[in-house]
Amino acid sequence: MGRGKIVIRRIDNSTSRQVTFSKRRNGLLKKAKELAILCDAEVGVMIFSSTGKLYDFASTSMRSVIMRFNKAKEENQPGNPTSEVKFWQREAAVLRQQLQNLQENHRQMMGEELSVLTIKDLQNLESQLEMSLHGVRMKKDQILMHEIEELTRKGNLIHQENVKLCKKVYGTRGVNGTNKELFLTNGQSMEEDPHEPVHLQLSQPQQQNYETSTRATKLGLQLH
Amino acid sequence: MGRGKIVIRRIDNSTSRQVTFSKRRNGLLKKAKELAILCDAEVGVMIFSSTGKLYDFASTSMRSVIMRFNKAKEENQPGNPTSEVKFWQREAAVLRQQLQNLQENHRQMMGEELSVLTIKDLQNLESQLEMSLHGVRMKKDQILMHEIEELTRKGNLIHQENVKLCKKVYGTRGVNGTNKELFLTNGQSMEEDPHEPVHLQLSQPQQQNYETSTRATKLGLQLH
DNA sequence: AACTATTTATAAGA
DNA sequence: TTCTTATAAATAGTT
Repeated sequence: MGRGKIVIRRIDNSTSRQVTFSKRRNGLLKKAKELAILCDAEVGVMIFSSTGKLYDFASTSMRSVIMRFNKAKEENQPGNPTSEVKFWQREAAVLRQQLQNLQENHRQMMGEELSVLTIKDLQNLESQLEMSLHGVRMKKDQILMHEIEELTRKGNLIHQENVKLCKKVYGTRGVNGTNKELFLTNGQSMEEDPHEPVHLQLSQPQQQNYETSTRATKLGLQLH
Repeated sequence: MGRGKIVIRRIDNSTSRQVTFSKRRNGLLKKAKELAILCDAEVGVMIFSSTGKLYDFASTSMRSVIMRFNKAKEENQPGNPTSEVKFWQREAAVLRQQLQNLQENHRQMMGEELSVLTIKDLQNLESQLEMSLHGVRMKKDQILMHEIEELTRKGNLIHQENVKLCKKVYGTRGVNGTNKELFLTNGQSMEEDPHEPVHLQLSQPQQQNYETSTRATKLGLQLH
């Protein structure tokens, strides 16, 4: 329900994932409230963003909802300390295993630990790397092209400005003077002009996430 | 969103309240699923109908969601042995963070989520992928070369064996008979020889780890 | 359970 | 984040 149809799969772009999260989270909470009121139901909703922030709604109280849930499921109380410890232990174990799997995979994608792979594995890995490389190059070229366009545009603006200024400064003294070449060069002399009117600078695309800049060194993860 | 606008207040008519409950309940659960998938969020929804029936959804498990909720609310009962729980919670948090970092990195190595990267990042990624690709190809070639060597060696062995056998069978009847060409061909006729003495088979190098064969599909990791 | 006229949610773009 | 708007999706009332 928007400008375009979307498929339900993780949104890659982090910004639009965040925006969508914000919108849909509100939508979900609103709907939960409406359902509770319209239909006289007891409703509880808990949402954790990917950054770990909690958003929740309970028509009565979450405590009540959870108690009722536990009762309905005939499970042990989540407040039970023993089971809680066990839960977190299991959680940690699962996460550790996932991390280990992913780490092995990552090493292989980095061209390490290849000895354990079969020819088939290596072929799959090779074509995956080729695809990734292709994608990365596309993206890079795209950004560079965009930057060139920007620069060209700004350069033209500066040039126009320059022409105007030259006309103002020298135009009254006669057009066919000694300054004619100033109108044509758009090069080195530019930076030395103290009257440069347009602020020329690269439009640093996506500088927001600092972490990934240190991608090569950051991932020294350790399993405990 | 229907034939007419409604105000959000308890629906008096019991039948239409029931019908609306059924429709909106499904809607809410669907939306919860979509939010979890689209935005990589952990979502839990619990709904009790006015008749007391439970309907629920959890993107991971309700247990996990409730645990996380309790942790976020930090409203643990005073007097429970929290230190152990806290230890494991911290452990899980650290692991989750590491997994998330590695996952982001992995996605980028798979050519996804490139929008957040700067030109510099992309260049680093590109050269990393090139290096990996080079390493993988080296390894693959190495294995293939080795296999070819093996095959050649075994082929030669077979051929020698064959020559010996031929000599035994036909050698006494005269060397310059009609079977001369058998000594020279080392091709298709080979496999049809029922007396083939050397066991010819590929030396499947490193077949031990099964997991990595399913590398493309295995890594559907989820963060709880 | 279907249908469908409307309302509502929201994707995309500023 | 918030606004706008075109469009997709949900659903209220009806059959």
